[in-house]
Amino acid sequence: MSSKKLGNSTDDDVIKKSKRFSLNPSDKEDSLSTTNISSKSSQKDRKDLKRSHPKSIGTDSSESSSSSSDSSSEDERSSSKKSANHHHVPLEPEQKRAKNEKSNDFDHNPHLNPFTNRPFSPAYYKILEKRKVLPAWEARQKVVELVKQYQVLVLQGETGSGKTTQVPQFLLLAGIAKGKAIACTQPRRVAAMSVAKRVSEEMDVALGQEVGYTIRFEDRSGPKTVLKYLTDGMLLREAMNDPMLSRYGVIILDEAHERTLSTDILFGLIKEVLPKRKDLKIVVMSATLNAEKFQEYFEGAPMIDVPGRMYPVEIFYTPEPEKDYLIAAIRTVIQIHIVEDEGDILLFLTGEEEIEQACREIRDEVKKLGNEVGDMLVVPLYSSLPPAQQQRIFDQAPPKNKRGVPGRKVVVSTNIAETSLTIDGIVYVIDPGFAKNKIYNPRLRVESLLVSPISKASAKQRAGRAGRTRPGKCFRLYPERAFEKELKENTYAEILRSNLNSVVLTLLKLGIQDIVHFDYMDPPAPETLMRALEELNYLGALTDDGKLTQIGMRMSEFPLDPQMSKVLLSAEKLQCVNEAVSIIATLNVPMIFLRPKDQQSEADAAKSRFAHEDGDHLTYLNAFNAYKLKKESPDWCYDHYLNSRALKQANDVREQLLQIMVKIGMKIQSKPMNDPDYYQNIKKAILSGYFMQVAHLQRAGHYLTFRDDQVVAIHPSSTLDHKPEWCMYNEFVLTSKNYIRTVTEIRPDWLFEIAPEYFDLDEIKNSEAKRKLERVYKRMKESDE
DNA sequence: GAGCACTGC
Repeated sequence: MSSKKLGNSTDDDVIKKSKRFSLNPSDKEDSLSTTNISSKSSQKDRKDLKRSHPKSIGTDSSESSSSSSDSSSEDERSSSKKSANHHHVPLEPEQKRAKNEKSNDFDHNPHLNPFTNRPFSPAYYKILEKRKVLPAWEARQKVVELVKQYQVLVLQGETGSGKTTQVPQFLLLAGIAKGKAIACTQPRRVAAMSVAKRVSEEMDVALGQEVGYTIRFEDRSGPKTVLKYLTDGMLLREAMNDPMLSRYGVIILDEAHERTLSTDILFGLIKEVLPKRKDLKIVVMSATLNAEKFQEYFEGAPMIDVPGRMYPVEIFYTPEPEKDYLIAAIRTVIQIHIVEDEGDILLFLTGEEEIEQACREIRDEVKKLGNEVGDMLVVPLYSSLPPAQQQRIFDQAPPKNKRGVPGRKVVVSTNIAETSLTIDGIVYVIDPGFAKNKIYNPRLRVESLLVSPISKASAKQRAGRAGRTRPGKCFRLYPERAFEKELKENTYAEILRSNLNSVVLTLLKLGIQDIVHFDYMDPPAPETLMRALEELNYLGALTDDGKLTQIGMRMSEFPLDPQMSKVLLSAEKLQCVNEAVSIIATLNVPMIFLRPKDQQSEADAAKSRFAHEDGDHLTYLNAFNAYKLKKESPDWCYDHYLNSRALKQANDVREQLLQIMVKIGMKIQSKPMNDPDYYQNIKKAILSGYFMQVAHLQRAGHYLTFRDDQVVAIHPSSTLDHKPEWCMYNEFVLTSKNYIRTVTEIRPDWLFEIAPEYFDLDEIKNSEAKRKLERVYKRMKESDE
C-alpha cells in the first residue's frame, strides 16, 4: 500500500538533524553526506519523533479497524497538549468512536444524493474512496460532536489533512447550519475557486448550485448555495451590510494562522456577534503553528488536532552564520547538484532583482561544470512575472545528458512559493532565512518593504515544501542556534504592520464604536490607530468625537484606501467622475507601464507619448483613455509598452467602482474636455484625498514633505518635465533614497479651498513652506476684497 | 535618474 510510506508528520516533526554542513566546496564530501547525522534528543524532540511515527493511514479508513492506531502515540498527543490547555480534545481511540458512530451518522442513505435526490454518479464513489483515506475523515465524528457542543472550535491540521475540503462537508451533512449556509473563508482567490470546484465534485453537484464560491469580480453562488467558499475580504464586505452575518449558520475561518488583515477583523467582529447569535457556529482552522492562540482568544473553545500527511524532511544547518547569503545560496545549489540524488530544488530569495541575478550566476556556474553534472533548468518565480513565464516552474527537469546524468530543475522564488504557489517534485529546499516584509511607520505614515529574518513558522513552512511528493531535505543557511534563539516564533500579524485607515473605517462601518478598546487578537500600536482616526477626521469621514459621518459612510462602500474613496466622492461635485474613476482604477493595479530591462529607452519613449505636463496622474489617465480608444487591444498595448493585463484589471476595477457609485446615488458626470476647468477639477478632486501628501520645493532645490518635513525626490519614473513648487504624491517609497512616486502639480491656493482645517496656518509650525502659504493666503484675501 | 514580498475588497 503506497500510503504506508507516509508519515503523519506535523511541522514540528520534520526530522531535525543537527548535522552541520559546511558551504565550503572543498569539503563537500563531509558537508552534504547524510551519514553521521546526530539527532537531537531533547524532551520535546523525542515527543515529536514519537508522534511522527509513520502510521498506516490506509487501514484507518476502514471503519472498524483499531489495531493500526498506535496507542502510545495517542497518549503522547493528548498529554503533550494537556498542559497547554485543558480544553484540548484528543481524537478518541478508534474503538470508542465506532460505538457511537450510529448515533449521528449523516451517511445513512448512501445511494441517494441528499441535495439532488438523485443517485450518486460512479465518479462520486470513486472520489469517496480517496476522501476516506484523508486524515480529516478520521476526525469527522469528533468534529461534528464538538461543533454541536461548543460554539467555537479550533481545528489544527497541516498540509494534506484534507480539512479545507472535508470539514465543511461534515458540518453540512450533519445539518449543523440549520437551514442556513456554511461559509468557508480563504485568504486567496484561487484557493476559494479551486476548492469549491473540488468540493462540488466530491458532493456530486454542479458548481455554483449547492456548492459555490464568491470572490471579487466573480460570484458563482446562488439561492441554492448551502456551502460557499469565499475570500476573507469578501466575507468582510458582506459583513458590512449584514454585521450579524445572519445568512450563515456556520462560519469556517480557514488558514487562520496567516493572520491577514481581513481575518483579524473578522475574528473581532465574530467575537462580538457570538453572544448575540447563539445559533452561529465558528470553526477556526489553522496550521499547527499557533492554534493555541486562537483557543485563548475564543475562551473555552476546544481544540482538535488533525494530522497532516507529509513525507519527512531532514533539516540541515550551517555551522556558522553566512556573511553573504546570496553567495552561500548559489554555492548550495551547485553542491546539491553535484552531490545529491535526482530531485528539484527550491531556493527562497527576497525579490526580483536578487532572483534574476542568482539565476544568471547559477546558470554560469553550471555551465562551467560541463557535462560532468546533469543539465539544469533554472526558473525565476515572483509575482510580477507574466503568467506565461510563471508557468515555467511546472516544466519538467531536463532529461539525462549524453553521459546519462539526470537533469535537475531549480526554482528561485520569493515568498510566493511559501504559501501561494505549490510546486510538485521539489525535494531540496534552500532557505537563507530572509524575506521582504511590509512594515509601517506611523510617524511618517509610510509603509515600506524591508528585508528581514523570517519567523520559525515561516522556516517550517518553507521546509515543508520539500516533502510534498517524497522525503526531502532542507538546507537552512544559518546555524541551528540562530533558528532557536534569533527567529521569532511567528511573523507579526499584518494588522501590526499596516496603515490602519481602511481598517478603522471598516470597523466603524461594522458598528464597532470603540476602535481603541476593540478586542483585537493582537492590538495595534495606539499611535497607529490615532493616526488613522486623525486622517479619517481630516478626510471628513469622522466627526471630532470619532463617529462616522455621511461622507465616511459613503467612503466605506468602496474597496479602496479612504483617500481614494474621497477622491471619487469629490469628483461628483467637481464634475470629473469618469476621469477620477479611471485614475483611481489604474492606481489600484500593478504598474501599467512596462519597462523591460533590455528595452528601457524604447519603453521610456513610448511612455512619454502619454505624458501630461501637469503630472503622472494625468499621464495615467491618458494611457487608460488611449487603451479604451484602441478597444482594449493587447497587441496595441504590447507595441506601446503597456501592461495589458494590468489595464484590463483596471478596467474591471473601474466598472466595479462605477457600479458602487451608481448604487450610492452618485451622478456619473464629467465636464467636456474643452472646458477650461477640465484638468484643474481633476487635480482638485485628487487633492481632496491627498492633501496630506503634499511636498514643497525648497529654495535649496529639494522637496520637503509638508508637515512631516522629510527630504524627498521625485521618482525618476515621473513624466513631469519640470519641478513644480507644490505637488501632491500618491506614494512615499523608501529605497535608495526617499522618493515620492506618481506626482502631480498643484496650486497652493487650492489647499485652503480643499482642506482648510489641515492647512490652518495658526496650527502649523514655522517653515519655508508655511511662509509661502502665508503669502498665498494674504493674496487670496486681498483679491477677495 | 530607478526598483516593486504577498494577498485582498
